[in-house]
Amino acid sequence: MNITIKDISENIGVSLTTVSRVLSGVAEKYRISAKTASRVLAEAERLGYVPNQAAVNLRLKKSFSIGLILPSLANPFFSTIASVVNKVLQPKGYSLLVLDCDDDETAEVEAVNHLISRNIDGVLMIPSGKNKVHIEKLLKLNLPVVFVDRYFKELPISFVSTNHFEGAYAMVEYLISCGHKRIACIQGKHHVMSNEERVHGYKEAISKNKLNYEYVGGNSFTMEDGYLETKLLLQQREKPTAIFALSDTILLGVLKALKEDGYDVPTDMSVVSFDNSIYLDYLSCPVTSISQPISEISQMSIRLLLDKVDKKGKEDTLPEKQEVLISPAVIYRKSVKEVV
Amino acid sequence: MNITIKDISENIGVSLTTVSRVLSGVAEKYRISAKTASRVLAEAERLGYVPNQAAVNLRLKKSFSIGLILPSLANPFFSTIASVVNKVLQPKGYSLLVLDCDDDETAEVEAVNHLISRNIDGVLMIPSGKNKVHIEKLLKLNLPVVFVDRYFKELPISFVSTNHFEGAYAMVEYLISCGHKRIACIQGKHHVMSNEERVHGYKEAISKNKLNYEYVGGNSFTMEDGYLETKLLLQQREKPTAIFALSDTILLGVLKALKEDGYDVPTDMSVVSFDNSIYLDYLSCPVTSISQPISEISQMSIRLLLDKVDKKGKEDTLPEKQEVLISPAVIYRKSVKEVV
DNA sequence: GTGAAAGCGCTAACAA
DNA sequence: TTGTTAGCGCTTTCAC
Repeated sequence: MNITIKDISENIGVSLTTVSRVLSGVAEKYRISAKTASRVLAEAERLGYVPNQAAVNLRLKKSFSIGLILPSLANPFFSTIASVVNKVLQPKGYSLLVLDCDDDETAEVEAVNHLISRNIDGVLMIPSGKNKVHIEKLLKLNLPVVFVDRYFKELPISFVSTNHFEGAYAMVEYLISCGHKRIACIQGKHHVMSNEERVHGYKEAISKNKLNYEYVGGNSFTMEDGYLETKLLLQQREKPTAIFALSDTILLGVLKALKEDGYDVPTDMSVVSFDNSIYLDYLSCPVTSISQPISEISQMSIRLLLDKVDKKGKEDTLPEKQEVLISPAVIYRKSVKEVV
Repeated sequence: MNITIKDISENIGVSLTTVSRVLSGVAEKYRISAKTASRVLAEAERLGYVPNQAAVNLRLKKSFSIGLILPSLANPFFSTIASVVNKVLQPKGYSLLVLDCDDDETAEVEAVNHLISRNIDGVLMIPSGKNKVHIEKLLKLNLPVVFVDRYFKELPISFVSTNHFEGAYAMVEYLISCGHKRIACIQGKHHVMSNEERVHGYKEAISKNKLNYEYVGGNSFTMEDGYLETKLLLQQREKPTAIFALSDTILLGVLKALKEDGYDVPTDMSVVSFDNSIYLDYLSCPVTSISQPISEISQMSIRLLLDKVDKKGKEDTLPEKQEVLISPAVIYRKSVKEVV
């Protein structure tokens, strides 16, 4: 039914080997006559031959596919990573298997098993939690792995990420420089590394500046959670003068709650966020935010991974661990009021 | 290096066949003794056995993977589709191969070839243009294909989509009912089916209502294009009273240009859009927009596709073509002024 | 109840 | 310069 090299070889009367060699571009190397080569090529073209990757995969133990494990494709931040990665991979003939874990560690373990069974050549990963036995399994199988955006410092796995701590720290310092003394923080999912780092940055800045107000609420990178937590926050006796949403999804929820309760931004409440989504400029009050160099991060990580994949088995240089931490920038807009 | 059924069979002294049968869950059928079965299972567990899909694929001519060809993962609208599709596929053990064509027809042809060589079981597709020879190639190979969001009415391929024409028509009717007589439209990429339908809906509503102003600009679903086209539009002698952006990406550009040129929405210019992105509610002026039932569309399409995949070869009922067109809804906000 | 052996499509070591 | 053949890991027909 499907065309195979056997069909080609029978049709023009040369061996399977010859066909295979011509089609995989090593005709020169075996000094196959130009005539034979062109006959093979012509017949392949005529029949519409497409190589069967499963067979190649089985034989070569190489699948020309990369797995991408991420917390949620529905989140524009992660889908942008997928987009960039895909754009690097496609021209090289690699497939991208995307696995969406929905921020769930169990799903992540399954994703890893799934990828192993698919003979994946390498894994790009944005881990969803603190669990790492499944990641160690990948390591044991000698599979190249690179972390993006989130990572485990203690594992011998390269990573490329924004410096989440630094970003949050810088943002809080800025708020303080504007005179704010009561700054609340609405976080995403606990135990997620990027979230912890950001919260850590927030707390560090608070304590370094000897402020005595500290408030951290929330447990999910969603608009719903941002909304609920803000409602809760606004019922506290001692209210903040500024709210730091640790993602733009959370931010939208914060803004919704603020609007409902009649708070104007920035007059009644200053608001800042992490992610710098494209639409922040157009909000009723343009929101100051931390910009992550997402495209650069994605490109670096996939290049790093492909590098490891290519090198695998070849040179005997140990696969050194690379640690790339990129400093994010604060993008100043109009959502912070000077407090006196 | 990797564990195979051979390892298991040798370790416990049963045949490959038996191991295979137990592991693929047909032990009952062959009346394999419970003892043997449990020994196999135990050893597989102990060794951390993971089946090699390439081998299964080669043998069964089934890859348990589905291809998704889309115009751009960076566009939240399409990445949401990918997310939903992925969520249906993952629990069934299917892989999702995502191919981002960057709205380019050549890339789309390559994507199709790529998928064929991967022995894909079915293809979900959001076509980027008018070209369909590569799609006919899929048909010739008897591969199940389903279109989402965009489609070719003339091909014998099922589709699930928003009724783009109807959506645009309804929106323009609404604008007219508010008294607008000069309505401009900024479109996305020409020759893209969804875009053409929307433009068609716009024009139809204009002509049915005997308005004599008609303006269609733009050629890309991007913020940049929306911006440029609006700048251009605002230089025309006869200006519109309302602008219809055919996507939310375009909308952001429109808003940027409007703001720069000192137009207030809706006082100086009414604005509406297609897509109903989550952030529209929070813009300085919340924008009235067409809401596409994206999650439903995605779910229906992948279910339809899996159905075809499962049925393939089995029943001899011809694979009937399903045409699902879902009516979108206008979500009314505050960006349209009543004109008298 | 269990097993031997063929074969899916491809590559590469070895032969000629 | 080209061909023969073994084998990648798995399922399945046929045999016992």
